[in-house]
Formats: sequence, structure tokens, C-alpha cells
Amino acid sequence: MAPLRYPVRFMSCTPTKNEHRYCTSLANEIEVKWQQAWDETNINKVGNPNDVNFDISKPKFYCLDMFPYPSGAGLHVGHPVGYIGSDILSRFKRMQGFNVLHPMGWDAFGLPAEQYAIETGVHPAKTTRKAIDTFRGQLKRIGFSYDWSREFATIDPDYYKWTQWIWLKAYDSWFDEEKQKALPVSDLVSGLEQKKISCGDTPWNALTQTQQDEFIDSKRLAYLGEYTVNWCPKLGTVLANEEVVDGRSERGGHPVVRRSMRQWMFRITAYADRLLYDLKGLDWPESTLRMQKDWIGRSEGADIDFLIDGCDKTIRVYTTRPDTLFGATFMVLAPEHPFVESIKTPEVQAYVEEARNRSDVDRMADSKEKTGVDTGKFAINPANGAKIPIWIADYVLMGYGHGAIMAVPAHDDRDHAFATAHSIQIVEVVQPDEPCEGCFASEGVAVNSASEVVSINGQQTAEAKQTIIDWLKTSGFGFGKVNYRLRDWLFSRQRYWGEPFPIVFDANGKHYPISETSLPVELPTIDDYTPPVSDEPQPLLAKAESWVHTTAGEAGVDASLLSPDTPVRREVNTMPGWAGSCWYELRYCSPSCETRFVDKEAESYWMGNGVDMYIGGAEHAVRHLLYTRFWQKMLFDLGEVSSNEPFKKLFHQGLLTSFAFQRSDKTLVPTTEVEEKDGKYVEKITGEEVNQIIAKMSKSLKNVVNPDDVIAEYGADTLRLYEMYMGPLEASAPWNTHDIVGVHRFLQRVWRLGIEEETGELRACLNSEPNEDVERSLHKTIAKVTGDIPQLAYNTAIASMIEFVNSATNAGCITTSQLQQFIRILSPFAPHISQELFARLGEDSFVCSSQWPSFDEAMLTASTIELPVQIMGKVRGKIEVPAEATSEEVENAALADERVKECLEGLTVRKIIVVPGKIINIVAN
RNA sequence: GCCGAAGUGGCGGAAUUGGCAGACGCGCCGGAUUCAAAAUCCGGUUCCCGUUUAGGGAGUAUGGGUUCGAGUCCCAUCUUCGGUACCA
Repeated sequence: MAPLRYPVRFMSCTPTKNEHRYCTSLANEIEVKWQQAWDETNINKVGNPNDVNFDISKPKFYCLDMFPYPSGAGLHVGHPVGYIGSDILSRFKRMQGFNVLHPMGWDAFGLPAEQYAIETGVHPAKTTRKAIDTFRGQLKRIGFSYDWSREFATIDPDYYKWTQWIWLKAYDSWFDEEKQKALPVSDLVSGLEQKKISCGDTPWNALTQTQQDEFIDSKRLAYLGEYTVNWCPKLGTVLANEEVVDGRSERGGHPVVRRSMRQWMFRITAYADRLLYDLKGLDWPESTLRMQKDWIGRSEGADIDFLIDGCDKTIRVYTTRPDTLFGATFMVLAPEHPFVESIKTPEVQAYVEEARNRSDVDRMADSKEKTGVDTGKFAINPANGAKIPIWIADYVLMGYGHGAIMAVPAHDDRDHAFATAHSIQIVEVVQPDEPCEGCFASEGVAVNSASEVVSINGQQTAEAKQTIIDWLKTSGFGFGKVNYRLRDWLFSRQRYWGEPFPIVFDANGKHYPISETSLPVELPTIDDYTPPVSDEPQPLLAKAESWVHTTAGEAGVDASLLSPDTPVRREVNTMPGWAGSCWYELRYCSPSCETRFVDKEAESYWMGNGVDMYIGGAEHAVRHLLYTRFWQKMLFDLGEVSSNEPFKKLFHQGLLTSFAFQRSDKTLVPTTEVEEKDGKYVEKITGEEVNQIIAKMSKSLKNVVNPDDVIAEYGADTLRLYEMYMGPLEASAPWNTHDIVGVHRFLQRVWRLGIEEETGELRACLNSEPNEDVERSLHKTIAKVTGDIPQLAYNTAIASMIEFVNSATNAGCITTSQLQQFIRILSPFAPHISQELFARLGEDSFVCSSQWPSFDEAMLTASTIELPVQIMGKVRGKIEVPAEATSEEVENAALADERVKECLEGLTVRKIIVVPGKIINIVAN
């Protein structure tokens, strides 16, 4: 029975008495020694513009990793992939003379710690701090060159003080549509007072104080809005759509009700256009730009008002196809549409009730089957006066457009399915240019689209749209409209473990901000983390009663807003997990600044045109990046930061996968329950054959590899090298324990280039004359690595270094200077072994502070080159020519070649193609 | 369904603008070293035919096309992965 190939580990070297070989124990010894030395000398600490010894004339490079959520389980080998990538780039840039900002911190608010607190009563801060210590220890052992003096966690009061401060900024700002930017609320008020800004039909000074407050509140970038949530009274919490299955909580199966709650929102939709437009200037992966565009979802169309038959009300719909107005044979309202309340028939009420308690996910799950109910009411098509029935159906969503549509069954798949299911009339109004099957939803020529008031017959779709929009405008039935899929951002969470909102409510429910000087609003400690069971949504924080109920003065509300002894109630919702990660890239510039969220000068130096390289997983391609961009733009508008976009260049590292095993019914078998038999994988217990598949590393699959184990086995340098050698950094690749030994052997050969293994002394031949081939190979390798690193093409850079070491090994000698240069290009990848060899070669300084080697262009080309000769596209021979040979000389040399002559016998040469330096192709028949 | 990315040896992968397909590593095979093993070193390793050699043929998911020449460009199809999900 063969042993299982995975996850059994292989010893890199058998325990040996030879302590001078680069084996497990020596690697670990070297690594720990230098890590301590780097720590003690603060070698990776970088200053700021105003610090002494800071050379501001050097170019800057801000290289940022997406900071991790420190889970209790610690790191697995997938975590460091991106970090190794950014570390290599940072080290390379330092050696090239850049000031490099390369920080690390912790995205530390999060659900797991709160869940754990609920189960065990341990304060989330305690759990989280412990996890951070574990993570930090693991990261340090990999030898990353982070400037640890800049480390912080989002749960630090010193940090979330400023998260709260930024939120207050948003609360105190509004979006000026005309100027397309955020401005302080005070500008809005003075604009209203000076009548430069209108607040509707009633003049500003005729409004009551309450009306004025309401108007202002309706303009704030951070505002209170109504939002439908999944409330689970039993769990005492709001659940995400995916956590609700069939109207019950996924965990525990408790009933979930959908209800509207007043919650803090961000007016991100105001920035939709800018968030979309500014994508143009970003050096980001194309796929991520695409996803951001789709998420924002800009569309052009028209708002159209339909009169209701028999009353003077109208219902507004949004459509991207105003040209199909004549084909609108019915109207559909979302169940939550305000007009629905006025319809009291039992069928409608039953349908609405049922739809309300279906989550969005459920509604979409059975999207094939279109349910709905007829209201019995009619709307009037403004184009032709036709009476069309009004239906209610949950395929129309309240959250998009106006929650109402004009249904054109002939030219929309969903409307078509609905009309077919409910036997509603279908009228064709667009003719395809070429005949087609089924429902025709694209562009063509308008037909059946004429009435006394407007006609578009014969017009192409684009023209027809414009005609209808123009007519809508003149007739007053509507207007052209740009719409977005993006919605305002729900920023309240009914959790304990998050940033508290710096705001309080008086007895009337009116809100007052806490003054800047009283920040941070710290989380109170509570004894019991079990959520309150209640029908009325009550976040966990509500349990801290003495904290919640306080006075304006105690809470820190400015006395000019509210008298200090006024009783107030604190906001008991907290901010979502995204909050802390929306501006952390700014804080790293000056993490201990006490007077500002970021020191102005440090910010403009490091963030001048955004982060130069941001590396992280594609799973954050939409939300984190969009939210951070939004905060950045807000702060930019308010003059707080110098850059309009936070991340100039973005890179996604690939997912590190691992082997897992699947039964024939596709259920998964833990790796430990599988063994290899005659080249097949079988489940130990049953003996059944299982399939080897590639899957994410996860606890449940028991296929997680811990970096600590790999380091104990091979050392951190080998781990780093292996993870970078697996394939392109952006691609996913399966972890294969087998392959690690390859790069470990490479390091052993590197070691042997300099060190006599028997004695541990430097090799005698280091003082010999340089070998010409080795010298050429070195220059080629320096050129290759220098070119590959900025592109993060580490796998090919490593391959070329392996080639160099192989050729130097074969040559039998290398000079001190050659080895020293090679060590410098190796050092970003394998910093420890490089440092050790660097020191042994007699250098006092650190290799990471040395200069990046240069190469001689002239050494890259050989004096003679070998060219393949093709005849009719097949290689038939090779010729050797001087590198500078002319096409004619090359041609003659090719025709003179014996082997070529042989192959050309009996053929007539028609044409000869010479590609200089590449190939010769002879066309003959 | 829609959008995006990708399909290359036994495996991970290389091939910068169309120019010697399979660099480099793993594994495997053979050899050296060793009492033996491990480790290390050297050589070989896409497949098929040719007993060896010389050589020949096929080959980058599939089927077509453009070109002197295609992994690379164009069209169609299939598969896998990721994102998204009735957005009117």
C-alpha cells in the first residue's frame, strides 16, 4: 500500500551530522538570526517627509497589501501568496533607491469574534488581540519587510476615533449636483438662506424649524433611511439575504420577518457617475473594472408617467426602451409599491403578504415561474390612450427604478413570460432586421407605433427612442433619464463588535452629532453577549443601558446644539465590517498622528497619486474597492486628502487551492480519510474509489496546509520561493507538497556555490578568474529578473535564476563578485539565505539595503547565433551565422547548408523569408 | 441566462510584437557515489513509427479559416473556473 502523497510531508534532508549543509536546521537557524537582527536595527522602518534623515528627493513607492481579518485559526499557506508578492516588489524598489511604504495591519472588527463571545462570554477584543498576535508572529517568521512601527488594528480606539470622525464629516456634508461634489452642510444652509438653492415650493424662511431640519437631513451624505431587512426575532439579529432560507434563518431555522427599519445610509449613489467615469484612469485588472461598471449599472432611458383610469393619480415607470411604448400592454408594480396599499381586494392582499416574507434570494430562485395578481385597475398608455391592466408581481423589484414598469411582452423576455402565463395581449412594435425566433429584445425598426399625438413608425431604435423622449418632454408625460443599479449603502449593523456611531437622539427622535473633541465613542463592555430576544429589532448594544441612556453633555454633544443636561439615547447600531477598511491606506501614512486622521504632508507624499501597488484577492473586486473609492472622493471633495482615487494600480493574486477528494455522488471526503492504492485514491473506510479534485483550502475538507509546518520542514525562504514559483501570481494553482523540494534543492545549490559543505568555509575558487559563460549568463539573468519583478512575473524570474545557478554549477566556478551580484537579485525572493551569504562574503551591511545590480546590454547578445532553417514551415536544419550578418548572407549560408541542400533536391525554390535573428523559411515545391 | 478569464506532456507551468512548442521545477527512467539507504551529482524524458542509429510522422480543448509560417490572429463549437443574477 503506497503512502498517501498528500498531506504527508517529506523531509528535505535526512538528519545529518554535517552542519554546513543548507538543510532544515541550518535554514531555520539563519532565518531566526537575521529576523532578529532586522528587528533590532529597524531596518524596514521608513520615515516621513518631516523626519530627520528622510531623503525627500528619492521617489516614493507605496506598496500595500489588503490587510487580513485575523481569524482564530491562524494563517494557512494561501494567505501569504499576495504578501510574498508585495514583499518582493517592496524589497526590489528599496534596492532601486525608492522610499518604500510597506505596512501591515488588521481588519479586526468582525462577526466570528462576536459569535465566539455569544458562545463563550469571552470579550471579542480579547479573542481578536490573541488572533492578531498569532498572525503577526506567523507573518514575521516568513521574513516580510513590513514597517511594523506603522501597524494598527481597526479596533484600536485611536484608529476608530477617526473612522467615526470621517463618518461625522459625511453626516455634515451634502452633494451638490451642479458642482458634482460634496460640500459642508453649512454651505447648503447659507445657499438656502440666500435663495441660491431652492428647497421646493415653499421658500426656506417660510419653513418651520422641523421642516428645515428634515430638508437638511434629506440631503446629508450620511443619512437615516428606511430599509427593508430580514429580522430574526429569535436570534435578535438582522440576517443577510443568503442567511435566509424559505423564510427561516439558515442557522437554527427560526422564523424571519422582512420589515422596514430606519438605518444609517450613505448616499453613494450621488457619486455613481464619478465612480464610473474615474475607472478610466486606473491601472486595474480589466475584469475588476468590468465588475465595478456592472455594479454601478448605468443605463439610459426615460421616466414615463401613466395616468390611472378613474382617478387623477399617476404611476411613474422607468424604461430603457421608450421606443416600445406602443407595445406596453400592461403595467406591473412591485408588491411594495405605494399604490398597492390602496387596493384592498383579498387576492392582492394575500399576494403582497406572501411576497413580503419571501427574501430576494427566494424570489429570484424560481425566476422561471412568474407569479402575479391582477389589480383590476387600469393605466392609460399616454402614447395611444389605450387602457392597460395593472398587475402586481414580485419579478418587479421595488429597489430599482420606481418599482413599477410598463410591460412590453413582445420585446422583453420577462414580460413575455409573464404575459404568456397570464394570457395577456402581446403587440409587436419592433421589427428585427433579420427574422428571429422567440421574443425579440434587441434593436430594429419601429412598427405599429403611431397615434394622433406621436408616430415613430419606420424609425430605427435609437432614433425612435429620441423621438419618444422629445415627445414625452413636450407633452409633459415624462423625460429622458439616466438610471443606476447602484443603491445607497446601508451602513447600520445590529451588532456589538463594530464602531459605534458618534450620534445621539433626543426624546423626539431628533439626532445630534457628538463633537469631534469627544471622540472616540468607545464601545461599552457588556457582561452577557446573548442577543436580546425581541419582536422589535434591538441590537446587542442596547443591553448596555447605562451607556445608552445618558445626557447630551456626557455624550459630548456641542452645548450650542443641545443643552448639556438633556437626556439622550445613544445610537445602538454599529458600523459594518467595511468601515475600518475604507480608509486604512490613508492612516498608514501617519498611524500615530493625534491631531488629524492623517498628517497632511505625509498623506500628500505617500498618497500623492494613490497607492502605487495594491495587492489583494479578487473577492474584494467590487464592494471594498467601491466603498473605499467613495470615501476617498468624499474626503477629496472636502479638501482632506490630495488624491481623487485611492489605488492607482491594483493586482489580484490567484487563489491557492489544494487537493480534495470526492465520492462518485460528489460528496467530499476529508483528505485524511483517503489513501492511495495502485495509483488510485480510495476512501479508507469503504475502500471505494474517490476522485481527486482541486478545491479551496478549507477546514471542512481537511486540506489546509499551515505555513508554520512548511517552514519547520524547509525554512521560510523555501516557502516563499515555492509559492512564487507555482505559476503566475494572478493564477490559481494547487498546493503540491511534492514540488517544494525542487526550490529547496535550488537554494542548496546556491549555498554550495559559495560554501564548502565539508568545512563551512568559503569555496577557494571564488578568487579565480571570471568565466566568460558564467558572466554572460549572470548579465542575462539580472536583465531577466529586473524586467520580470515590476510585472510580478516571479515564476519566470525564479526559473531564470535556477538556470543561472545550474550553469554556474556546471562551470565549476564563480567569482566572489559574480556570486555577490547574484545574491542581491535573489535577496527579494529569499532574503535570509541571501543575507547570510552576503555576510559570509565579507559585507558588513544588509543585503536588503544594497544597490540593485546593473547589467551590460552588450553581454546579452552572443557574437554568433544559431538560426533554424525551415523548408515549407518545417525545421530541416540549423546554421551558425555572425550576429550582425545581413539577410543576404544569412540566405546564402542557409542555401549552402548540406542538410538544406539535401532536402531541397528536386524542388524549385520560390521564395526565401529571412526574419533577422529569428528564422529562415524557404518556400519550395 | 448574462459578463469575464482560461483550456499546452504523467503534474505545476514556459514561449514580450505571429518565427525552433514544451524553458524551469516535480515525477519517472538510467548511471555515478554508497556495505546499503537517504541525500547529492550526471544523463534521458510530448506521443507514435523506426528492434539500435539515421530519420520520419502527429501534436498546444474541437472543427474551420487567414498566413511563407499560428499555442499566439479570425469564425464556430465544447469544457472548466470566477463574478452576477428578473436592474425594466
